[in-house]
Amino acid sequence: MAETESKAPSNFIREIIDRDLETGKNDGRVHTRFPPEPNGYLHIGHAKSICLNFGLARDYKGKCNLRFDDTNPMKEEEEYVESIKRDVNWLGFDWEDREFYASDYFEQLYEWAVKLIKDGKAYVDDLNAEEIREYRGTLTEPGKNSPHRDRTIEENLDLFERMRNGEFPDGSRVLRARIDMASPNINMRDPVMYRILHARHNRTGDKWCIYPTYDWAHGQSDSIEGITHSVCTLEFEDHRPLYNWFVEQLGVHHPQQIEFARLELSHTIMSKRKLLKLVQEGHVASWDDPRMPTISGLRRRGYTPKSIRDFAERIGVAKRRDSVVDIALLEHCLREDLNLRARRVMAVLDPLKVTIENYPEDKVEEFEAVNNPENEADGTRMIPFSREVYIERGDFMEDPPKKFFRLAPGREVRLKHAYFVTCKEVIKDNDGNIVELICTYDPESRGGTTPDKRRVKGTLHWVSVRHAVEADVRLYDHLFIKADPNDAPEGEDFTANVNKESLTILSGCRVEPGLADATHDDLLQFLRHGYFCLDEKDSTAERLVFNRSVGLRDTWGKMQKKG
RNA sequence: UGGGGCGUCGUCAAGUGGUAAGACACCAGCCUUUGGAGCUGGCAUUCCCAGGUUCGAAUCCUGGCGCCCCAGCCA
Repeated sequence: MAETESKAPSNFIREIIDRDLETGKNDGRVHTRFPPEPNGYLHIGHAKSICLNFGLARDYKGKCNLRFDDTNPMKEEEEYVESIKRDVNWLGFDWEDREFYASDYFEQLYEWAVKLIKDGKAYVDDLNAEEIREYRGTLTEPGKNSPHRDRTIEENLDLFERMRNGEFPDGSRVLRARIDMASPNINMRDPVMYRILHARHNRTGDKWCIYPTYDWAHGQSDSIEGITHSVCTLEFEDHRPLYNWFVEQLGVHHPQQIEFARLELSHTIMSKRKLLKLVQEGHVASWDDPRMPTISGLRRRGYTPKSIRDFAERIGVAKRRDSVVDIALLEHCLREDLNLRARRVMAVLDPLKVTIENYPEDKVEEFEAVNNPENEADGTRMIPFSREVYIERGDFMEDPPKKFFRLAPGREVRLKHAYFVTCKEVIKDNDGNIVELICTYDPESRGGTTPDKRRVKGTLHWVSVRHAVEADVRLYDHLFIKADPNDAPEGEDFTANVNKESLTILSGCRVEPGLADATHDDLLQFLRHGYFCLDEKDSTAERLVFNRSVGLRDTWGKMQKKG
């Protein structure tokens, strides 16, 4: 059973499926679906659902459909279906030929609605939205029957057909299921099945002016597609009795709805409405801003599909509602993947010139550098060295504290892959700013080791002044300053917690020459800094732009913070 | 106050009556031509609380407490 090569951990949904398989339910089939509404971009929370549904299908040798829940023409756009397809694909999942739309089933849904009317289980109501709300009752009081609840079947049939034919204005009538206005479950108090909406649908055009609601469309779409396990989020738990009621009244295939807790991540938000607000108010540049938790934002940031799938697996699936996953786990998954695969390169983000006074003026040497110590197969490359190099400004201190292992006056360090150098002199401008360091090198240390085996505490990355390529680098940090962005001061909302320093733009950075022809697909580690990728939108041949996907673990930085 | 859920380490999360997995985070040490990676060790005598059943309970029973969701012609 289920050779789960991914070794996905057990969870309550898998237990349900295991049990169903044992009892022979659904003829041993497992068929799931990912049902996004094409009204926005996908985010990491959707990724959890995608990995869950497609992962279940994969592990149980079943199938997973991609179905667009396009029942509300007022909100949905073609642009979103394209981005959703791209994102699901990018994450590594394939729905093969099973790309479906709830709108494909509008005719069938209509016929089924007619059947319910004929069975006395649905009726046309003339109450308006406000009246329906009043009649619905409250959480503690039962509702009242609509005065139109007991119309004859003939009248209902006639009215419903005329609704379809466009004889009535928007909002004037609805078709409702005839269940129980006194039900303690509000969803069962004669829920609306169809509303009149004279709106053009991006797939059915003007064919329809009545559109099914979620409750009426979703379960039946599942049924039509032969879905066995309809996995959705917790807020639909209360809808399950209704989901079941419809398929039972119709006597059609009955998928099982199972609810799990949606993903919440610390230091960010998942609500489409709030993400939209971030874009509209300019807190971020766009939906695919690398700080956004959208799939497109993560992609642009440099996240790999593999790291996201790994993350989705590690967080598990459960019903605890208020669970918030620490964003550090997502970052860990990325580092773990990139550590194994990223090419190591040298990039100096804040350059400080170093002149090696005893190195010949015009000499240029090339050193062989390992591309990835984690994977020998990635080979080596040659990097040029000369008398003038840039090092990181932060790698030098005139008056270093105790545990500072880097360069300081009189101190010797190693330039990675090259030579040991010793700081001889500090040159400052009139304002006292350090503008250059004069060092000497030890010719014996070529390659980074000396015959006398002497050791140095620090190893610095560097780049040859005359060979370096200039670049812009964007450093990203958490979008919100607080783990819970909604924890805002009185009278303010989550935008008050936006991290003003979530983006730092560095220009005049210097990177090794080989990076001139990097592409967005290159997985890079800037030595001692972190993992970076070329920005797919803004980088050009004239001006390279790199995004920091995630920093390296920084124990030195941590020590400094602690003082 | 109606209905539906959930409460196990700082954070996710296994556990399904036999004596608290794992991961992230954190701490300590080793190692290191990335203060990266890797390695080693530490990290819930206790599972929301209180009773009860049992030789034995996070798991069963009873009663509390806390948190979340539902009153769209959104999904």
